[in-house]
Amino acid sequence: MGDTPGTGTGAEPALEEQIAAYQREFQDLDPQVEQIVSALSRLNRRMNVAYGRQTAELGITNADWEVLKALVLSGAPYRMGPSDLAKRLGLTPAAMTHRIDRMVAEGLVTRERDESNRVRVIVELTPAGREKWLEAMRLATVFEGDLLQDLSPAERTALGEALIRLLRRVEHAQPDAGGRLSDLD
Amino acid sequence: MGDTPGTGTGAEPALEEQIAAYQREFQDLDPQVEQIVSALSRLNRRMNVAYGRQTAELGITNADWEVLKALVLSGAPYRMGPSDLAKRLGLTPAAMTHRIDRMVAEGLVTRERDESNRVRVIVELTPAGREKWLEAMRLATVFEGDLLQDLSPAERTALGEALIRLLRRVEHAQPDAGGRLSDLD
DNA sequence: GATGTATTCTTCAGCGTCGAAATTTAGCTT
DNA sequence: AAGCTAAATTTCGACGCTGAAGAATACATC
Repeated sequence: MGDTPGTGTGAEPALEEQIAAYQREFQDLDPQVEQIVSALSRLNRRMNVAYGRQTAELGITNADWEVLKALVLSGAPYRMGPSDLAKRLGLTPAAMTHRIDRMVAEGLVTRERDESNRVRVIVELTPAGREKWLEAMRLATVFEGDLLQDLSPAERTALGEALIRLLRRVEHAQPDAGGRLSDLD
Repeated sequence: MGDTPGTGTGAEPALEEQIAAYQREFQDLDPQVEQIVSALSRLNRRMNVAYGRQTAELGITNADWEVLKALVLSGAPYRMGPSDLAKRLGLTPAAMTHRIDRMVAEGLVTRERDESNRVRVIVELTPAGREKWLEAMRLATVFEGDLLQDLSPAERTALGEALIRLLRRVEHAQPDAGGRLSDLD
């Protein structure tokens, strides 16, 4: 009945067990590196689950939330073309068409042709869409504050610093290459 | 023609710009918290792109790689049932059926019925599958070492420590609740 | 001003995933 | 041993995304 944590084939092993397994199966492994990488991945995953729950509470999907974010962060008057949105979110214009369809139906955005250039379409945030984003941000900031609660100001600074250094390194090493990037921050 | 980084609606703004946009649109925001969270998300995304390129080089998909990882980390004799694999990878048994179909066709795993309990199916890593995993690990560890290259041993320790602390916090706050977890480390 | 090319968006077919129903086998009860 | 319940896997229908083809508009060149 009880979970046998040591040998259980079920859900997720503790991080330490997993690293031990890596070392067992792959000799030239720096456990410290693996610890950092695995923790990063796992942490991100858990955070996405948490965000997903929060957006669900608000009656929207994570996909909706991403579009709202992109529009809000673009600044007033909160307008973008579908293909700009697609680039920003890391998906194809085809997918954006459908997302926008749905979000128009939900009243989060409007879609209209650009009269000055009728090939273009303008997606604009509605007040209701903006309000949804604000609600989501309120939930998210509470969660994020809670997440970092155990870290002192000095530790937060050090963590932010270290992450930015890693980010620079990976961005330097990857000259974009047109790869799809999925999610946004 | 040139990217106008300040106002460009294109791909991704620099992290600092994005945080400035957040502060502009949402007053009660701790920029330090947002920096950490955004850097985490962005870093993870870039890393996944990098892993995707590496697996593509080896002629497999990231989905294949995840299954190989789960099997290898389960330890010799590298066998698991489809539903255990599904739990471990955070997807439904239905999806596992199709993944296994593909991977059997690629020669990475075998599928056979368990003779002692004929409801069960046993998915077993082939030597070729194990070799693929090793190749992927070799590429991954090079990349990961490179990623952390700028951090001193003390900084690495501090980073790992901090990440684990965050992880504990988020795991404590989320009593699982059956949420699908997608990717693994 | 007509034609050709580029740009933007939408439509279409294919694939992977999910949720639920169906199928097969095991174990228990009477 | 016949039937009931539970467990593991596969099948089926729906949805979102991708890549490629199609449609509509703008811009340049002749």
